[in-house]
Amino acid sequence: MRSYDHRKIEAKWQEKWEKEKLYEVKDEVAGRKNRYVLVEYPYPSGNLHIGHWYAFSVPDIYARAKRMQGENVLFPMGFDSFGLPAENAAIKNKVDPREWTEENIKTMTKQLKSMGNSFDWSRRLAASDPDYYKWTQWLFLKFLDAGLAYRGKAAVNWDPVDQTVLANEQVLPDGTGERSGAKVERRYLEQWFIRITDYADRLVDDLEVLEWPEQIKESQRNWIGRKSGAEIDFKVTGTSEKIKVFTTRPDTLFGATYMVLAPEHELAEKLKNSISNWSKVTKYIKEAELKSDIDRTALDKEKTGVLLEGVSAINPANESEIPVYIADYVLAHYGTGAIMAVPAHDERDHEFAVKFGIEEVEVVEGGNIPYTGEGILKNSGEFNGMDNEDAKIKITERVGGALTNNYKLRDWLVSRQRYWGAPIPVVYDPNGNPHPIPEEHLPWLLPQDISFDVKGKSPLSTSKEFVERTESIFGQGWTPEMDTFDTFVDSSWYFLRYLDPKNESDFSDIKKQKKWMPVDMYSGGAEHTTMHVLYSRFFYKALFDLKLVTDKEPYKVRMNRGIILGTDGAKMSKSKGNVIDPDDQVKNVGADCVKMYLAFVGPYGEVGTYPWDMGGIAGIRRFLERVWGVSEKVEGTETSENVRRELNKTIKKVEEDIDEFKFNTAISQMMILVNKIEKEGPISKGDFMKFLRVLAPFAPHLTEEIWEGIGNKKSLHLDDWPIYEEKYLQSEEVKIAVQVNGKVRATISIPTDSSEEETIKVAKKDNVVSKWLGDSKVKKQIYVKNRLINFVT
RNA sequence: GCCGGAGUGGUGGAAUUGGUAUACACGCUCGACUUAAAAUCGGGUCCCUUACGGGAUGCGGGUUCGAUUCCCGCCUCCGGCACCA
Repeated sequence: MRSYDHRKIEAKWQEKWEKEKLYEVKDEVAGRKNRYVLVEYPYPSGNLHIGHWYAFSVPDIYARAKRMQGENVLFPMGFDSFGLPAENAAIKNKVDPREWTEENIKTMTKQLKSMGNSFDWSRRLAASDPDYYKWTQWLFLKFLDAGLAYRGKAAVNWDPVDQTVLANEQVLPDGTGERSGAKVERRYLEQWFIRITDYADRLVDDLEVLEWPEQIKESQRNWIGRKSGAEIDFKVTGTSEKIKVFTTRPDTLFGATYMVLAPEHELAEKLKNSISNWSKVTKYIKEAELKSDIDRTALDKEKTGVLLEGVSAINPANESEIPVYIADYVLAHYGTGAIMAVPAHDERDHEFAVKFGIEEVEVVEGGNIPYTGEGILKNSGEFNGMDNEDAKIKITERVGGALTNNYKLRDWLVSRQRYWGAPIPVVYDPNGNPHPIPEEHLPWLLPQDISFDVKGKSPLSTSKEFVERTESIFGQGWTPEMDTFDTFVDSSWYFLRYLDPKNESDFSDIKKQKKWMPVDMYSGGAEHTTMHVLYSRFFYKALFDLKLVTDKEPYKVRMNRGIILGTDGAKMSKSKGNVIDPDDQVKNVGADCVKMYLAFVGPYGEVGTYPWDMGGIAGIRRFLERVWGVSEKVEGTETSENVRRELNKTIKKVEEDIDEFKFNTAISQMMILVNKIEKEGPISKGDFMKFLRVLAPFAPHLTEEIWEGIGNKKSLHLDDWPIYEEKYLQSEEVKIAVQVNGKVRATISIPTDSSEEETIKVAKKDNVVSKWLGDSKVKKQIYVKNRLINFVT
C-alpha cells in the first residue's frame, strides 16, 4: 500500500498543471458560460500569512467547481504593489523600493503557487508596473477632462514628527499617526480631489438592487450618510450678507433663537469691521484651528463659543432678530458650515443655550425640553396645529428655502506626499497653473534619482531628472506635480485590467469587458467595505458615464470573509507569539488539508472569527487519509445500496452548498459518505470516481493523484461534475416521528411516500403511541409526508 | 445615541426555511491493539432522573397541533456611523 505523501504529490501536480497550462482561460469557449470569480489582490508584504490562505484557497473551491460544472471561469491573481511599506522599508534598510517590491512579489508568487489554486497566472498584474500605472494615469486624465478631478485647498492630516501628510486611513482612532505615534494636526494644502460626492446618490440608491449582505450595504449607507432636509437663508441685519444653513428640521424654524457659524466660516472675516469684540473672536478661531478633529469632536467636551457682538440675523419665519455665535461644535465640512440653532428641540443647541443664557422657544408639542421627537406645531404662527412632518415642506416653501439632501461623504483626496505610488500626471506652467500631461507621454514614469531625506515634501521633489524631463517636454519654468496617487486609485480598476492585461493601446478592451463584467463573485476583507469597495464602485460608475465600461455596478455579489485567529483565540500577532505560519502547516499536512480545514471552520459568507485549531486540522487530515484508504479498495467491487444512495445525496448536497459558499456543510456531507463507505460496504470504481470529482475542488492534488492511480490519463480537473440520479436519492423505507399533542413519542419505519391512512394505521399500532393516546379521542391529525404524524387529542 | 448583524453542547458549527434540535468535526472519556506511548480502530458524550419521564436553542411573553425559525418586549456580543445640524 502506498502512503499519502502530500509533499511529493503536491509538488508533482503543481508542476504538471503549470506545464500543461491547465488553468489558463480563454475569453470565450463555445457552449460555456463565462464566470468571473475575483479575490482582492494582495499587497506584496513579502510573506504569505493564514489570512491570504483563507482569502484565496477557499474561493478556489468555488472557481474549480464551477469550471467542472461547465463554465468558463476566470480566477486571476495580481499584486497591489504600490504603497507605504515599500517606502518605509527603503528608508529603514536603504533598499530600492522597486527591488524590495519585486523581491517580495517573487517570494509571494512562489508561496501562492504552493496553494495549488486554479489561478490564471498568465494574466498576472502589478500596480507598480509602468504598463499598469500608465492606465491608472490615463483614467485620471479622463476624470480630469470630465471635470471629475480638481485641485483644491483642504484640511489634511499632518504628522509633525514624520513631517508628512498622512492618509485618513493612516490616522488611528485616537488621532495619532500609525507610524510616529504623534498627534496628527490639521493643515491646509492644495491637493487633488476626485468628485465622489457627485455620485453619492447613485452609490446609495444602486445598492437597492444588489444582492449583497445587508451588513455591507448598511455600512456603505452609513459612510455616505445621506440625510434629507432643507437649505434656508438667514439675512444678516443691516448688510446684504446671508447665512445659508442646512437643517433636517425646517419644521422647527420658529424655534430658531440663534445661529452658529463654524470657526472656519468666511462670514466673520467679512464682517470684522462691524464686530465689536473682534480680538476675542479671532482668538477663539485661532484656538479652534489648532485643535485636532478628535479634540473638537469629543462627545464629553463642554460647549464653547463666542458671540459676534454687533452682528445679528433675521429668522425668516417670524422676522425676529437673533444673535450669531461662532462655536466649534459646528463643523465646517458638513452642510453649509453654519446652523440655525433650535435649543428647545436639539440637545446640542440646548446645552449651548443653557450655558450662554439664550432664549428657548418650544415649537413642537412633546415631552421635556429638549424634545427631539415628532409632534404638533405650536408658537409657529399660521403653522400651529400642523403635523411637524407636513410642516417641514410647508415652512421651507414659505421662507423660500430648498429641500435638499446632505452627505457625510467627502470628496476623495488622492494626493500623497509619498514616493512609491503612481505619479499624478500633471505639470504646472510657470504661473503655477496645472495642465494634464498629454497621453503620448504616458506612462509618466516615477523618477529614480530621489532621496528620502526630505521633510515635509514629497520625495519626488528631490529628483533632478523629473524636473529636467518636464522642462524638456513642456518648456523652461514648467514643473511636475510632485505627489503620487493614493493606492486606492490603483485598486479601483484592477479587475478590468485582468480582462486584458497586455493591451498596449487600451486600459481594457470593451469587447472583452462585455464577455466578463460585471464580476460574478467578489470576496474580500470586511475592512475594505467603506474604502476600496466604495471607491471602486464610484470609479466604475464614473467610467460608465464616460462610456468606458459596460455596466453600472462592478460586482454582482460581494462577500466579506471572516478572520482566522491564533490558537489562543486572539488576533495573530508577532508580539503575542501566536502566529501560525501557513508554510509550516503545508509542510506538515499539505495544501489540500490546510485549504479544507479553512473551508470547514464555518460558513464562508459570514464574517466570523475562527481560532486556529490544531485538532481540527488533524481531523481533516484523518479524513483525507481515509479517502486514500478507500481508494485502494475499489477495484472489482459493486456499490452497496446504502452507499449509492449516500453518494447521490452527496453530489446533490455538495453542489448546492458550493453555490451558497457553505463549504463547511459540503465537507460534512462528504465525511458522512466516507464513514458510510467504511461501515456499510463497498463502492465501485465508477462510483468512487464520481466521489473524486466532487472532492476535486476541495483537495485538488490528492484527488488528481488517486485519479491517475486508478488508471485515468486526462486530468481530473478537466473532467465534468457528476450528475446525481433522483431515483437513488430515496430509500424504500423512511423513519418518521409520531407525535401526540406535539411531543415526539415514537419513531416508526414506513414505506417511503406512504399515504396518510397507512401512516396512521402503523403509528397507532405502536405500543408507546397507543399508551399515550389511551382512550382519548383524536380530534385532529397533522400529517407531513415522510416526516411526521401528529395526533391531537 | 442612531443603524445593521448575531446569540444553539466544553469548542467550531448543523437543522430540508414552521415539522424528530444538537448533523459533521474537535475536545473529553471508556475499551481494543501495544511491554509502554503515539498512531489507528470501536463505544459513550446537552442537562436532571436508577427508571418512567421531565427540561433546554440569550431572557420574558404571544401566535400555532407543533417555534432555533414568525410576532411583541428586554439583555448581551460583533460591525458601521456619531457635537453630522
